[in-house]
Amino acid sequence: MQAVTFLHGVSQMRNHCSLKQLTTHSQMPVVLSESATHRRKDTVASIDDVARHAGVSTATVSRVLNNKNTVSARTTARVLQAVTALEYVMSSSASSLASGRTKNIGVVVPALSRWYFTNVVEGVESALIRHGYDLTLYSLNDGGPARRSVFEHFLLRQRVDAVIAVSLELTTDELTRLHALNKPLVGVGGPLPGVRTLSIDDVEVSRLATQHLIDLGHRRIAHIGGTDEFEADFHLPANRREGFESALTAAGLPVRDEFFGTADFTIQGGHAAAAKLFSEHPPTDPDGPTAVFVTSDEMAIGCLLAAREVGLNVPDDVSIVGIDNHELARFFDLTTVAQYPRDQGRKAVEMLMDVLQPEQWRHGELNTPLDTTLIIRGSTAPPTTHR
Amino acid sequence: MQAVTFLHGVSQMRNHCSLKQLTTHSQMPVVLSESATHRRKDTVASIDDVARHAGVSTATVSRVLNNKNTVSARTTARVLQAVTALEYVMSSSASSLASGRTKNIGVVVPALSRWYFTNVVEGVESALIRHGYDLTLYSLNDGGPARRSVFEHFLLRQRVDAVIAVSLELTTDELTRLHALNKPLVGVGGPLPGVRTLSIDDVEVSRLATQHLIDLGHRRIAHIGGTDEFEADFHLPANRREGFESALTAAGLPVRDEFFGTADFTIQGGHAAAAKLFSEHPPTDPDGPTAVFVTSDEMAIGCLLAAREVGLNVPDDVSIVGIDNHELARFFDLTTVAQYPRDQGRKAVEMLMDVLQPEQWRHGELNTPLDTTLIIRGSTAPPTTHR
DNA sequence: AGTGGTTATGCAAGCGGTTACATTTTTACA
DNA sequence: TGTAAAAATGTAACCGCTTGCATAACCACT
Repeated sequence: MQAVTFLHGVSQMRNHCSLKQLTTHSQMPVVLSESATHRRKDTVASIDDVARHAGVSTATVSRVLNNKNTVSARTTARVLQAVTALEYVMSSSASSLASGRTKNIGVVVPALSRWYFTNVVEGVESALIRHGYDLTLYSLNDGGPARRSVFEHFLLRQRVDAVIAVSLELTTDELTRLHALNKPLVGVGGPLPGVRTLSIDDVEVSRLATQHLIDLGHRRIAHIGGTDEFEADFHLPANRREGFESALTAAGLPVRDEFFGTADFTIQGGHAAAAKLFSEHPPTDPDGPTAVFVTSDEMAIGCLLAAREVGLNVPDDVSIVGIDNHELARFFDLTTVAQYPRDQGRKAVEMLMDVLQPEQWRHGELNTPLDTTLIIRGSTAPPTTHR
Repeated sequence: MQAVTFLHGVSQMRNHCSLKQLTTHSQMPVVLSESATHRRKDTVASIDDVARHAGVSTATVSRVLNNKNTVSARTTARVLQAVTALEYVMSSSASSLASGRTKNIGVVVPALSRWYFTNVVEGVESALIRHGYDLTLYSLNDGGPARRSVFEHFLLRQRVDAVIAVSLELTTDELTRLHALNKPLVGVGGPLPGVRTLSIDDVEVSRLATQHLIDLGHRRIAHIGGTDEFEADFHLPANRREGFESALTAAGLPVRDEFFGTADFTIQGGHAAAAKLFSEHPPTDPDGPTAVFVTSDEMAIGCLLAAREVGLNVPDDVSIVGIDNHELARFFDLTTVAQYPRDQGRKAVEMLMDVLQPEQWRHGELNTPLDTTLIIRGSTAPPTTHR
């Protein structure tokens, strides 16, 4: 009660509150949890309260709340009115315990701070909330102990109805456990053996990007690929390299190892790899690369900056193509093969919903390929002829 | 193929309908019903199984599992051994229902894709998992309907023990609800009236950055501030501007409105704002700005790129200072005031633990100021004297 | 009105833990 | 060795909801 009063009082000064003012109030005994112990009496309304208020049984209330359309319109209305009147909200733990459904999805990512992961998670989050599900996030930042503990402890606590694994190569053991617990699993970003997944065709994407350079007339093309910093992103770097090389080979071009570098998917990393490449094999050399296919936009941007630094003109001296269509790709006028991680997240959720809501069952492919689009911007052009 | 099997979410024996459903799908390539039926025999162990196996009561098992140190060493050992033997994992819903604690924290962010938020969440996540808590993520990407639904529906479903709000200005109503439900709340990134918060002192940080420029001898300093794209990031832009202006004023320098621009915290935004500034007031003009204080590193990088584009040399023609110490700041050799969002997330969790585990109660300040550090790199230097 | 088939609702047994309180076992000490 | 206090364990009443099954109400048609 007091606290509410206090909050009202504060709300008045909300607009001109400053640090100073707050510290003045720091003695105020406003501690939410303190009242926790006292407050046992006026707990939140339970389903019984609603039932009583509406003059029906709890079973009926439950049915209304779960949209079992087996309740008459009149009763439904009365129940809903009671719900509103009492500001009733269901206890999800009670509901989960009784029904075995948690309405909660576990999302496991190798890290949060990489563009791709962030965007997938955003897509997943918004789709889940639309479906009435919550998202419990597990970020395996270090790959080691955290990962173990996630799988050994958390996912198994019956906290989630299903799992979405982003760019993660699960071990057989981990798969087995999930399987044993009957948790559906959807993977995003790379096929996982025996698991429903959603992924772009990395080989094809690379081929596309490389082919674009070949089509422009490039004959000496370098590649900056990815490293697997998270021990998670399995075959991605390899697949992309494969696509690159197969495009070269198909065009009758040699694969030259000295034109290959790797980096960690960051701008800095791309910069370093490109700097090395350009210093060892300057594009201005008669035999130097006239184009670089970089396996992510961020690295491509680093590459672009490195090029600028050594006085290379993009695309005149060297063409650069990336993958992702990162927000910055447009800014840097970078040609790229777009993928749409937000959509991927969304689709993963739809896939899961198909599984979790059997009525709407739809037997899909094990692996669903995803859209990609070549977006041609100003960082690629035919090689200059005067060389 | 096995994978298909376990995609069928028949989590409980009683869920007959699902089973039936499954068998009707005869086109399914897998002998699903059999394996599923078999497996259902060994339904996950419950606390009773453990109790029986260990020859104790469920109460004792529960006590062991919850570290109530009231169980003898020998019994504890026996119980733990039974837990291992049966691969027992507690049902969190049952536990929550009975105890009223969910071991789950709700984290609300305006979006995931901005550096600051991402890092705070990472910090929170890793700290929570260390404390045995899960993190349920709510991303208010659009600020509108999603936000409403989060507060109206999800947070209230007794799904979380507490809430961490990142850079979010909650309404009085939202605060009241949380309070009514007795959910402790910690805010990160800006003081919130009447709420425990963790934030850097934006005014001071700005003053520091600006003062650095003044100390270097700059007299005409521009400022690129932030816009409040998420309708969430309350007073941050204003506070930073205030710090900027107060530093100027304290140094006896005029505040010039034409030297002020805003952007949306992105590189692109910073670039656009800087391009405009530099075209209207070229640093090479006798009366142009010799330095720019930019309110985030990403924007500062945009500013730096804009400067390069118009042929300005940084720092000779124009000094640039940012805030954050973003990973790229180092790469671009950007002077900045560092803040540590990962740590901020971690600290928010510690704060929450203090509240949630009363025995360790420690009555702290309402708002805890956070560390910042001026990191001087190559993007700032004394103004060139020849002007 | 009687009858069989729907449709709507209620009953009550769980779901799997937690914990106040009761009871038994140990420990400490005269 | 006896006994009170402390420590360890057991008993059982919840926690708040879901759902199979039973029952009641309704609805055409004979």
